[in-house]
Formats: sequence, structure tokens, C-alpha cells
Amino acid sequence: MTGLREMKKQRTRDALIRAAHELFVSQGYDATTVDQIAAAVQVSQRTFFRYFSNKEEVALAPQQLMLAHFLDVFRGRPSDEAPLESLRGALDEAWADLESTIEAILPIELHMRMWELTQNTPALLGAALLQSQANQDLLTEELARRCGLDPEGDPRPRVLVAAFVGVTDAAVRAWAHLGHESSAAARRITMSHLDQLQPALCGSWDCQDGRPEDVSTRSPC
Amino acid sequence: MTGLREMKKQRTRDALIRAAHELFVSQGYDATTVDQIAAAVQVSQRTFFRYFSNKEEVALAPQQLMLAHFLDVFRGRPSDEAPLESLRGALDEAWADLESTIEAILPIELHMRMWELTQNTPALLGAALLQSQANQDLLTEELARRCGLDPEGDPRPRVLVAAFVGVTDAAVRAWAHLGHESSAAARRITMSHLDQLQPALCGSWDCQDGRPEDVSTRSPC
DNA sequence: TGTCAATTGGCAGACACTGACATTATTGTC
DNA sequence: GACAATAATGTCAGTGTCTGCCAATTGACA
Repeated sequence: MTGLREMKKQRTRDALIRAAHELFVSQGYDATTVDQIAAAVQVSQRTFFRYFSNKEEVALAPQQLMLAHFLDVFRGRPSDEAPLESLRGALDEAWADLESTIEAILPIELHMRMWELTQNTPALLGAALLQSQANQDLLTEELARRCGLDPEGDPRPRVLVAAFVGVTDAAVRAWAHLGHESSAAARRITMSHLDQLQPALCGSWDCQDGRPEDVSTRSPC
Repeated sequence: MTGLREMKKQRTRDALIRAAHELFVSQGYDATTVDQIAAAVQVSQRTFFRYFSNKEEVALAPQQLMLAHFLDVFRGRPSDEAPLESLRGALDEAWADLESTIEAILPIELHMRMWELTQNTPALLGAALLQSQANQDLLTEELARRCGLDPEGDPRPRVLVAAFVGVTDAAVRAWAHLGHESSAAARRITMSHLDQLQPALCGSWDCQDGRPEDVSTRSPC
């Protein structure tokens, strides 16, 4: 399957992603037209839409790669691990593989700038949330399978994954809000937010050490 | 400010929402054009876009109303209440006011059908998630204010709200996935999901009674 | 009644996206 | 190496969303 045809397709796809990202980051997402992206790769507009079903897809392609990788890593986690620990661990592993996963297509620097832009561009953020939600469904299914629960009937895997994804998404938004921060900062912020999940829900907010307390004895704020 | 001009504007806006919803529900969202909606109210397309900045906005107008009402109710909650309890309680109150909030513009029946359609229409779901996230930011700010915390620096309000919103969104998706259920069912499913939040994160999945246990002693799945 | 300001309609145009068909390039085969 | 089968691409026309611009209409208020 390494014929000339496949290689050319792969090269065109990569070139489109690359050109699109450079244009998006330098001019903004809305200000960049599909015609510009196609022209930069010397390809017709019609061909662009054969590779990507819409303008958002080319912008979120690297994110899609990350999500797929994260899901793979999660599947490889030991099944005797606590669910939340598996999710957190898988995310940490995926972050560690960030460079090798992304650098094959784009410079990390460009990817992070694009990610920040995504969080500040409504059209893109909406699409990203949609993508994140599709991933959420897959995660829920996998978690339920792992624990031998019914993903449709039992709400608990769905609830846990929803909380997990909600918090990681919020962490990324908080990161982007700071502006021009590194990927290391993104990782650190995401992980520290996750570490607040159990204490915030199960413990008092007076203690910051992450040790959960009995809910019935907690103070209000 | 109850001049004839204001009344006419209000009536046009309501008529547009009503006509749009009926068309969306009967033909589908994508299959309905803005021209059709405008024609149904005997108004030009240009006028439609003066009332709603895009096609999604008219579809999500009732949702926007609900979110605003929920935020209002949350602000009215006693400040000595535990944060998660305030969120849960405010949501329950907002659900109770559903009819009086919505019926002024639309039949509840139509609203619920539209809501279900929203969850199954990617373009709409993306916009809805965006809307939900904007609301999430406001909630976080309000919660931080209430507890005297810094909404930028302290991640805990953000984390708690993210988990809360993530779970309610997931609950709605689970509801819509069942198909043609009542609003009472939506309320019940949402609340039961919220009740799983603390146990799912802090307790073992072997007990379903909602009583959190010490994390260190829980069993894996 | 007449002026002022807000609302609306109509029009042209940019841009995202799609279907149909002709053209070109690659592959496997003789 | 020529040749048919197949896949990728280009071109073109068209639909639908959304915007800027200007003229016409309508309500507010003296």
C-alpha cells in the first residue's frame, strides 16, 4: 500500500494542513479563505474539499490525531486501575508523546499557536467541542466495556468521563486565556486541574492538598 | 418603552422563532433555509439577519432563555450553601420553572422536540456547546465571587463548574439518545446523573446508594 | 403636519460547499 | 511498452449563509 498514489495523497494532505495552519495563525481563521489554502498548495478548491469535508476539519486535524492517540493509550491501561486514574494516566502519557505525534505533520510551535487560536475563534471552538464530545462517547464506551458495565443503561461511566472531559476542556481554555504560553504550561495546567477534581467535589475547599474528606462534614465554601 | 415600535419588534422576533422551530422540527434543520423562515413571517431575509446574527441563534434562543434563567436562580441561592448543592438546587428550580419560562414563546412540546433535534444535528450541537461554555464562564465567575475566590487564579471554581456542566450536558445527550421522551424524563435523567457525580468520583462503583467512601479503599471498577 | 430617527427591503457580492462531467494520472496486465 | 481499468483532479454551474450599502417606509415627537 506504499504506491506512488498513496504517497502523493499523503503529501497533498500534509501540505494542505501545513499551509492552512500557517495562514490561519498569521491572518486569523475567518480571514483565511479556502481558495487561499488551495492556491498555496497549487490545488483546486474542489480538491481541498475532497480531503477535508469543511474548513474546520483541516484546522482540527492535529487535535483529532491527539484525541485518537489518547484513546489508544487509554485502551492500553491496566484494567485493575481505578477509572479516574486510568484517564489521568493516559492523558499524561499522551502529553508525553505530544512531540512525536504532532511533529510528523507540523512544528509543535505552530500547533500550539493554532490551538490557542482555536480557543479564541468561536466557529473553531464549537467544532472542537463537538470533536471532544465524539471522543467522550468513545471513551465512555471503552470505560464501560472495561468495567463490564452497560454503557447505555448505567450512567456512571458517562458521568465520570463527562466530568473528566469537562475539566480538561476547561483547563485548556484557562491556558489559552493566559496567552502565548508553552505546551509545557498547557500540560501542567491540565494536570493540576485534574488533581482538583476529587477535592473540589468531595472535599472542603479549605484544604488544597487534594485529600478528599467526608462530604457531610465539609464547610460551605 | 412600550411604544408601538417595540411591540412590533417583539412580535416579529417571536414569530420568527416560532416559524423557525416549526420548520426545523418538521423538515430538519439543514433542510430549512433562512428564506423559508423569513417568508413564513412575511419578512425579508435581510430583516431576519437583523434579529438573529445567524441561523443557529434562532434555534437556540429558547435554550439561551433557560440558561439565563438558571443563572438568575443560581445568583439567588443562599451563600452558605455548599457549591455543588447550589448548582444542583438551582438547576432543579430552573427545571420547575420550565413551563412559565418557555411557554411565553413556544409550546413546550415544540421546544422539547427542537431540543432533541439540536442534540442530533452537528451544526446545532456545536453551537449549543459553545453557548453552554459561555454560560459556564459566567457560572464560574459567579461562584468564585460568592466564595471570595479569584476566578482567574484559583482553579477550583472552574473545575467544579466544568464537572457540573459536563455532566448535565452528557445527561441531556443521553436523554436525546433515547428519543421522543418527555420533559419530565429529561429532568429526571439530568438530576440522577448529577447524583452520580460525587459517588462516581469519590466512591466505589460497587455501591449505588450515593454515599461517598474513602478513595484509598475503593475497588477498581 | 412636518421633521427626525429607527426599521425595513432590495440588491450586489463574498465565501463555503456540492453535484456533474471532462481530463489527467496511476496501476495492473498482456 | 502499449492498454484498459481505476482513481484523482480540474472546471463549471449552482445553492445557501451572511454582509455592506443605499433607498424607501414607518413610527416618535414637537
